[in-house]
Amino acid sequence: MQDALIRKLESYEELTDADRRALRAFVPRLREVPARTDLIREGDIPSNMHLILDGFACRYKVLPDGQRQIMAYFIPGDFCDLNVFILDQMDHNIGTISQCQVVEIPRKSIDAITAQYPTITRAFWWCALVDEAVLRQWLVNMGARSPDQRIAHLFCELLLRMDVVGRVKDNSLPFPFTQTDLADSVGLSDVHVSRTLRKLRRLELITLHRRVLTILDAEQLKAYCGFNPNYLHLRNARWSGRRQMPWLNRVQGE
Amino acid sequence: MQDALIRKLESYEELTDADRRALRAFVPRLREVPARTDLIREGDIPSNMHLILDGFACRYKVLPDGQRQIMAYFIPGDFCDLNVFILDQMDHNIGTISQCQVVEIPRKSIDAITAQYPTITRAFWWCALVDEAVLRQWLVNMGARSPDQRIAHLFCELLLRMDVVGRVKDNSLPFPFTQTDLADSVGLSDVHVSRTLRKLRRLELITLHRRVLTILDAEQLKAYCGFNPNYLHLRNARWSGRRQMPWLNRVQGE
DNA sequence: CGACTTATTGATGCACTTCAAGCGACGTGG
DNA sequence: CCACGTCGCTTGAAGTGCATCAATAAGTCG
Repeated sequence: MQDALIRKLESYEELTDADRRALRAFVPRLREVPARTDLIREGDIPSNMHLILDGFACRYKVLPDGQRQIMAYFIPGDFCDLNVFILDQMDHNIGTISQCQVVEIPRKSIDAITAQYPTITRAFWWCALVDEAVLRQWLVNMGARSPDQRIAHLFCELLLRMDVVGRVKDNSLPFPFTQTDLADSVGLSDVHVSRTLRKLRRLELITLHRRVLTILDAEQLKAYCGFNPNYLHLRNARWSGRRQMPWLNRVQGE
Repeated sequence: MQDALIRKLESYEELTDADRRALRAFVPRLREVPARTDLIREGDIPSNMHLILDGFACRYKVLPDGQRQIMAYFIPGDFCDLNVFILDQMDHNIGTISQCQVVEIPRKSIDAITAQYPTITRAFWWCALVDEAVLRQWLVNMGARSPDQRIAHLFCELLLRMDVVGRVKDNSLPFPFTQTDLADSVGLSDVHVSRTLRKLRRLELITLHRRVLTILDAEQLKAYCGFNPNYLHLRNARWSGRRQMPWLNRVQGE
C-alpha cells in the first residue's frame, strides 16, 4: 500500500530490505479524506505529518481579497509537510483535491525511524529539497513562460512524478483538478486556461477528458515548453550533463 | 563580522555564548567577490557552501530563450545553499548583485559544527525552511498580486529581513538592484517596474534614489500590499495570532 | 570629459481579464 | 424516470493592463 512512497524514495536512494520493512511499519493511522477538505490550515500548530498514499492534494494560500494561490500539488507518495516540526506554525493551508488516503504520522515515529535508518533520513531530506526545487520551477514557470508553456510544463512534471510512483498507464493519468485549480496554480484566469487547453488539444499534444489526462506525445510536449527534468533530481535522470545556456554573468576568476 | 549571521539565527533560536563562539570560529576563507559575478552555476557539483557576510546576491535561472527569473535575494547573514550537500548537482545559479563578502564553508566544517551544537543545527534547518517559506511567498506574489503590490511586498520583506541583521538606518537600506533585476524577480517588464515605482513614489510610500531605498511609511506600505510577516517565522513576530480568512474548504470533521 | 549603463516617458498593439450567456454532465429529490 | 439545480467547461464580446519598441535623459565609471 505504501509502495508509492517506497518507489519514490528509491528513485533517490538505494534502499535495503530493512529500510523497506521499516517504512511499511508505519501505517498507524490510515484515513480516507473526502475531496476538497483541508488537512491543515494557516495558523495551526501541527502535531503530526501527512503522507498521501492515494489521491491528490495541494498546498495553497488565500489572500484577504479571496484570491487563492496554489503552490504545490501532492501526489501519492508525497509528504505534505516534512518540515512542519521545525517551524512553529503553518503559514499556509494543505487541502485535498480528490478523495485521498492519508496517513498521519506522529512526530515520534519520524524521530524514531530517522534515528535508526540513516538512508531513509537522507531520502526524507532529499524529498524536502526536491519539493523546494519544484517550487522554484513553479516560480520560473509563472515569471518567465507563456501561458501555454506553463500548462505544458506542469503536465510534463506531473507525468514524470506520477510515473515514478507507477501511476501512469498508456501515457494517461488521473487528473481531478478543475480548470480553476489550474488557473490558481499558474496565475491565469480560468477562462484563459480553457482556451490554452484547447490550443494544446489542437496541437495534438494532450487529451483531457473526464478527469483523465493523456499525453499524446511526451517528447513533443517537453520540447514545446523546454522541459528539463534535472530539478526533480531523480537518480536515473537522463539529462545529467550540463546544459549550454546564454549565461549573463561571469564566473569567479574568469 | 559575522554578526549578521548571529543576529539572524538569534531571531530564530536563543543562542549560548558557546554557540556564538563556534559560529565566529568559521571564517576560514573570506573572499571579496565583485558585483555581477556567479558563485555557482547550474550543473555544478558544489564542494562548499556560501555565506554572505556583506552585500547582496541572488538565486536565478536562465531559460533557453534568455529569459532570466530571479528566485531569491540573499542579504548579509544568508546561506546561499544550505541544502547543497544533499542533492547532487545545482539546478540553478547563484550570483552576486553588488560586491559581496562571501565565506566559503567546506562541508566538513558544517558537519563538525552540526555534530556538536544541536541548537545551531536547529537554527540552520530553520534558515532553510524560512527560505522555502519566502519562496512560497514570492510565488503568491507573482500569481495573485497586482504589480504595485508585488513591488511593495518585496520592499516590506526586504525591510524586515534587513532590519533583523541590523542593516536598516532611518528606514533606509542599501538597494543595489537595478529595475531590470526587480523586473526579473516579480515577472514584469523593466519599463513597467519603472512606472510602478513612480506610482509608489507619488503615493509617498517610498523613495528610491542612488541605490538607497527609503520606506517613508512602513505601516502604510504594509497595509497597501497586505503584508503579513508570519511566513518569516521570526521569534518575536507580532502577528502570531491566527488570521481570519474566507476559507474555501471544509476542515476534516466539520 | 566621453562611453556606457540605467532610468524615464510616450506611443502602439495585443494578450489577457472580466463579464455574460449557453451547454453538458452529474446528482438529488419528487 | 424526468425535472431541476449545481458545477465545470466553453465561447463570445468588450475593455484594459502590460509588453514592446523607441527615443531621450540621467546617472555612473573609466
